[in-house]
Amino acid sequence: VSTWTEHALRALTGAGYRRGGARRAVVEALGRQRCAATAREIEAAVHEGDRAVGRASVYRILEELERLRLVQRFDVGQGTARYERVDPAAEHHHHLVCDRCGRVMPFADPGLEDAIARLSERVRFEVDDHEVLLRGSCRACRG
Amino acid sequence: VSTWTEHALRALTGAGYRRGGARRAVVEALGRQRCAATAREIEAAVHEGDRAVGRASVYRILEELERLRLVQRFDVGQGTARYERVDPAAEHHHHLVCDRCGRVMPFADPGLEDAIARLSERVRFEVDDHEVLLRGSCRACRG
DNA sequence: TTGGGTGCAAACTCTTTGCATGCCC
DNA sequence: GGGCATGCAAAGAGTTTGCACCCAA
Repeated sequence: VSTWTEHALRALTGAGYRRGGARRAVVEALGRQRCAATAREIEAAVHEGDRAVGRASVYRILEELERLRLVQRFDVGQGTARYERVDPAAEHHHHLVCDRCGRVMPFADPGLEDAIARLSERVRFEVDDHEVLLRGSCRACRG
Repeated sequence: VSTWTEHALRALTGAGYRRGGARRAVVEALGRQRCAATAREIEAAVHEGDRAVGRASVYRILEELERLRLVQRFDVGQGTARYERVDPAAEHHHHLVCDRCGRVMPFADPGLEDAIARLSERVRFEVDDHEVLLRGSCRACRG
């Protein structure tokens, strides 16, 4: 059980949500994910446990979690959204996407974050969040 | 008629594609777009001219253009892909997305590009391309 | 007891594919 | 004339919505 799982369950309770079994199961599945997962992958992960959760509930719960900023949703361009927990303690990161095999990998870079922070100050726009995607070929695919 | 339009039509010919009316119409519509547009918006833009182009053709043509790197496809998270011409002469840019009204605006930042270039060298991954998305609220929505 | 939580199925949207026809070369 | 190009319609995939039932508080 990761810290995020507890954190998220607490935040949900704090936000006035009741604790249904489906919600708990989805939160726990997200807590176990290594990197950005699709809704279907999360659904499958939930089903690996004893509990079965309807697909619609998975989407609804992910939407709530996103609104509470417990989860970040983003798209790597294959037409399928991906979801990833926002761990308040852990390092903020972005993603590398292999255009050949579709694999998604995380990376972190302080220099990049600095550049974005400076940029966010200058722009005539209130920046709440950002995403960076690097596309290319992973080691395995490059051979 | 923008330079990109001519460039793209030339590149298509060079790549061995025949010049159909639909393809030309889509390329010209893209040449007139200010910023990233959805397939539907591009279809609508084409239909504003005299020529009507089937929806499937719009998608097929956009796919070809993307493969030839004449167009970049990306997603700002509303589940709908957006397409934008890749102008070899013009400045490389990224996007600001207003989470309230959905507006997409371009920006360019050399500092950010530098950080990404340095990062791309360091990472164990062959980086061909990158995308940066800043999310937040635009001036109009912030009121 | 009451209203949010959940599952199922249907609806919706965006995108892709199959196939017959048309047109460029 | 041959084969890519195109349009139409249908199929697919992902996601959302409607609605009835259930359960936590």
